[in-house]
Amino acid sequence: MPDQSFPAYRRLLTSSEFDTVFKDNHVRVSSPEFLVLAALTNLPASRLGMVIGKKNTNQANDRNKIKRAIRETFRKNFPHQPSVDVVIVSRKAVDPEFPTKLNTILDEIWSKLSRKISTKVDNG
RNA sequence: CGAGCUAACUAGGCAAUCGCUGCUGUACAUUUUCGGAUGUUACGGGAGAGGAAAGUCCGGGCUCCAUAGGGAAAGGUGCCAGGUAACUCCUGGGGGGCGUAAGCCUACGGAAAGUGCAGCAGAAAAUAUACCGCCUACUUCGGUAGGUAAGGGUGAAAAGGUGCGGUAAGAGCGCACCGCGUGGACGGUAACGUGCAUGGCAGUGUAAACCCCACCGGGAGCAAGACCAAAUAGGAAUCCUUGGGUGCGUCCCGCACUGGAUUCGGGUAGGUCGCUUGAGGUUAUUGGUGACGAUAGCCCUAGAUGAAUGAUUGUCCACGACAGAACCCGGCUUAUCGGUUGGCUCAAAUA
Repeated sequence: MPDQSFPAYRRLLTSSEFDTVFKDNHVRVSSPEFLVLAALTNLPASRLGMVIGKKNTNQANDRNKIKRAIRETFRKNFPHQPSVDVVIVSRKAVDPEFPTKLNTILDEIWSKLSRKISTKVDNG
């Protein structure tokens, strides 16, 4: 069983940290619901940052639902190593009304991302 | 029991596991001016969204800026009295409207200061005027002249309304009641009400159109603002050095370049505070019709900042709506699946 806790050192905290991921990302995964950018780091654990725009999700309540789903699936399933900084951006097709569907989408995205990262690491 | 009005309350429950953010206890580590402080640490304990947290529409606290005093403008408010920190809010009362009623709605100052606007219809929308009609006189029997504003027609609205008298037909021409104006009386703090006298009667509506009157009225907002502070630019002071330092060079000479240290100041990234004890809740007594106030006791109930308050599973039921704090309060408005309780009205039934 992996460590499922999610303290502050596993999150992106400042806007400069977000900017580096947007600038120097090595791996991308995209779907109609989300866009994921990842940058390799030398930290002890992978870190997550979320961008849930008001443009696509109008109500604060719905934004909270999306964030919670992302956070839960990330902390439960995403590996610490190889460590990466991840930024996930929500898109228009995201629908917080069906939480189980949202969770399966996110699980697929995370497994796809970790596969891509491991091939990237193997190739150097 | 049915239909309805109204005032409140509530906002899925329980269990297990995995998480998040403050607070707190112990241990540990670091640091120390030995008071303590700090923490990517460990293990405990306890707390963790709303009735609207929303819209940001009003009002206030708080903060900074501006400001001698006064006036004006923009803007706002608009029956009266009270409540309040304050209000466009609330309470009580008055007028008007709706409803059988409980009750609900009401932007409810001024159109006898001025300006603007009012489509169509209609003869005419206010300086007046007369299409049909009614009446009188004349008549060549087609009408003509005059009187009239009752009736018809148009319109949201036609110079008070209804009835009786009156008249050639009519008309406040006269009278009664209602409405309106004026005067004084009584009741009420007042808005206003009641009744009396008097005038035959001013004149359409619109002031969430301009306007007039009365009252209120500086601006920006917690990304307010205060503090700490790597970096970096250009500075200030003090001390040291002008026989110095740095570079080239093995060294000298020589050539090129130009200070150094400390402190202050500055303020970016970042951090800390502001940040939750408050016009606070709650209980009792008490003043008040009430909003609300007074006194005493008790309680402390989110404080995040890339932004927590959740996820999964099981189970029960009425199968869970609208929706997420962001400096804090008081309101208003809007959204909302349901459930519970109190009071009242109408109808029916029983007695």
